[in-house]
Amino acid sequence: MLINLPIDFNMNANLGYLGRNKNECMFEMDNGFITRVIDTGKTYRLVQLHANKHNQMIVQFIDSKPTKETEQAAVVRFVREWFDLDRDLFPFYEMANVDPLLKKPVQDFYGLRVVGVPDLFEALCWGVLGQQINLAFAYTLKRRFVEKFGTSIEHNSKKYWIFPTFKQIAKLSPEDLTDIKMTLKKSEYIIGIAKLMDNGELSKEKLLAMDNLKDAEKSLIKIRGIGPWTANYVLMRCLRHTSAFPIDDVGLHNSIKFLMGLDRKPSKEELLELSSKWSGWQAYATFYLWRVLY
DNA sequence: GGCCAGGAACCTT
DNA sequence: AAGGTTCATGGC
Repeated sequence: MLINLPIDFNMNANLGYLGRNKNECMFEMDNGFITRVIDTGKTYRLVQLHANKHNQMIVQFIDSKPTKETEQAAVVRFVREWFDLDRDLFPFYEMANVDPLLKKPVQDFYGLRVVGVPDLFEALCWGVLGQQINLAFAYTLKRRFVEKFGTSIEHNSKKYWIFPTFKQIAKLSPEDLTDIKMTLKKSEYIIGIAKLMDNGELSKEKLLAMDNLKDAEKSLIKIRGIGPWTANYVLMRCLRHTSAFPIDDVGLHNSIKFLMGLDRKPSKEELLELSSKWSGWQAYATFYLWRVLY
């Protein structure tokens, strides 16, 4: 399958983001090829993708199973969503090119998209896992969680993991998670979220139906374990609100500190002032600023 | 070895 | 509503 990429899409910029941590367990990267499992709705299929020289993404099933058209369509949909291919970034670049803080990052990483986490449960778990610990440890926790509770597809004696489903996790008790060294609180949060999704109170469809960002944010923050940071992180990476803004993010603070040569992190007032021109594109601004450090 | 990490809940004022 | 404390492990 071929997907025509936007003219301002740069595969290497996106690969750079995806390859930033060697401990990533949800996909494999090798020489520009990404291999991962994609949920087609009814089946899990092992897929490999890479970009060719004609600005196209080539998507191939590599598990040698018969493929239905519905699966092809689902995979293409996933890839489009994963890399935010249907977004017109012209207004963002127009704004960022004259923004003192964003100017250099958008030059250095031009063509980068907000790489998504299309699965809501995965996005929420990744958000909760990442709270108040360093990113390297967060990746370790995610790997342990996935390898203990997820399933996998084997290919060439390698395992390609499928993120644990909320249905599986909803059945667990917090103690089941403590031996992977995640805190009891986080275990409670993740199981609580899984239960809300399992009983249908929380779903991607419901959140997407709230066209107002603030409504979706409020409904997420009501959930135990989800605060302003996690809510906006998920709105940014899963629900794809370009104006979601995890303003409390330490990585964002450190990036700004670095770019401005400060000897301290920016204050809340400074953050609001610096981001005042980013309206509508806070998520993209944040993502590019993260790339400066990670 | 000590500081701090892609925060949030929970407890005091 | 604000402000301080606790969670808790591990990277650097």
